[in-house]
Amino acid sequence: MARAASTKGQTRIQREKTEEILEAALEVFATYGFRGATIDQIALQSGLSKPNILYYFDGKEAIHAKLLSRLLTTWLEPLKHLGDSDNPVDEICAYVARKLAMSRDYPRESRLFANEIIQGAPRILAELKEQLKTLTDEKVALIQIWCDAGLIKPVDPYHLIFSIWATTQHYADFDVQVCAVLSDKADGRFDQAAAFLDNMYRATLTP
Amino acid sequence: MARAASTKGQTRIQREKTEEILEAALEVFATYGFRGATIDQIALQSGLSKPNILYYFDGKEAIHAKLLSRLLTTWLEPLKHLGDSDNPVDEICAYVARKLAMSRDYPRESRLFANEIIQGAPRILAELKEQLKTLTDEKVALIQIWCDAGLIKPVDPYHLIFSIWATTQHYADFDVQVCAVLSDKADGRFDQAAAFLDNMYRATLTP
DNA sequence: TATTTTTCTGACCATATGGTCAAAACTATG
DNA sequence: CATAGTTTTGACCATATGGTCAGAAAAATA
Repeated sequence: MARAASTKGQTRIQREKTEEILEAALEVFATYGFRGATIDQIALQSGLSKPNILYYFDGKEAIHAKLLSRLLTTWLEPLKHLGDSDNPVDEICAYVARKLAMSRDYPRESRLFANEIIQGAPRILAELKEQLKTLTDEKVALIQIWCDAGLIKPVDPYHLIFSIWATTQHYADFDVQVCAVLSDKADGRFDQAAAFLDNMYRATLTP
Repeated sequence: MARAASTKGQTRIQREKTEEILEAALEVFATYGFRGATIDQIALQSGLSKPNILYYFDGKEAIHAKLLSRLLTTWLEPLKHLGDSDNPVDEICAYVARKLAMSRDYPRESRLFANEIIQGAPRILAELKEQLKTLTDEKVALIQIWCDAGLIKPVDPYHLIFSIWATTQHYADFDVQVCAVLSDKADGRFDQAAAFLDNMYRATLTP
């Protein structure tokens, strides 16, 4: 265990430094992936020395694990808010908008997650199979009810959700590609995307 | 330059070993990303010794570069085939189907590409801005013509293409997540996805 | 078969990297 | 301000990794 953790109550300095390290680590892990990132880079990014970082965390793995476990909660938040509604189409489109806003506002978190998943989710698979699956199954059941009631057109709820994840996260994870293609037109990309996706999901779902 | 390259005409052994190395490297790079992959892993995977690999390639960077440059061509192929048609909706849906099939049949290539892009495309950005942008602009113009002619519903062609890339590649890049969520229902995921996407793009595009 | 050319390898090197530790510097508190 | 507790660091270690090289083994060629 990291030496700082031996202190019972977290001191002010512990809270602050821990945050600074995680902030720097997010930047580095999101950019280079787990194996590509080095503690030295995190040290440089945070302005702390390497031994000092290891005073607060047990190692590279521990920093990454902490980031991931925090992230999953944040990441599932938009989906949690998908609730019952008189107008399921609006409800789903609102979810799309929330998810796209997360790609815009938290691209590093999205890339951290994407790096992990693409490489086989070696450090988060168990949590995916529990938390993510449970929540998704729950929302799939809700969407199915909407389908059966004729409130939305019949669709496969799982693949509807996958497509929402894919299209929204694309704007964070593949941002360089989007910008390379749009070049000078890249400025309004998130607004354009919001309009396009809203349009697409309304067309797909409106009975 | 790798010593093997000093030979003018490629020998049979050079062709064979080069292929074996690239095949192994694809596996390793796709799984661990550029920095996460090691020459030792590629050596193990290919059954060749490390110095022997470096006899055929100038280094890790060179192997990766070779894979990427080959890949881009293959990757753009489905989009190249998007041509004029009496029925643009069918034409675009056929493109979606081709792209999804590539995710099914060449997941490693998709992940290699995804790893590169997510980490900022440091080794392929120039080519994206040329080849990918040029081809995309061309197809965007075509789609715009279809829009203007009223053959498909009005959509932003760029974001239509982005959404196709996102939704289809998702099934390669995020396969572990898809499987984690679908669990026992994961078997038919590509067929289900094909049906869902065909349905979604028809709804989005059919006037 | 003898010779040349190509292919392959063990041993090695330099650097990068994750991590440790004793002691110095700093902070809070009696 | 003296002391106890905490934070921080320079120096260091072990291992991993990209890469080299002289020469052995194998293949092609004369």
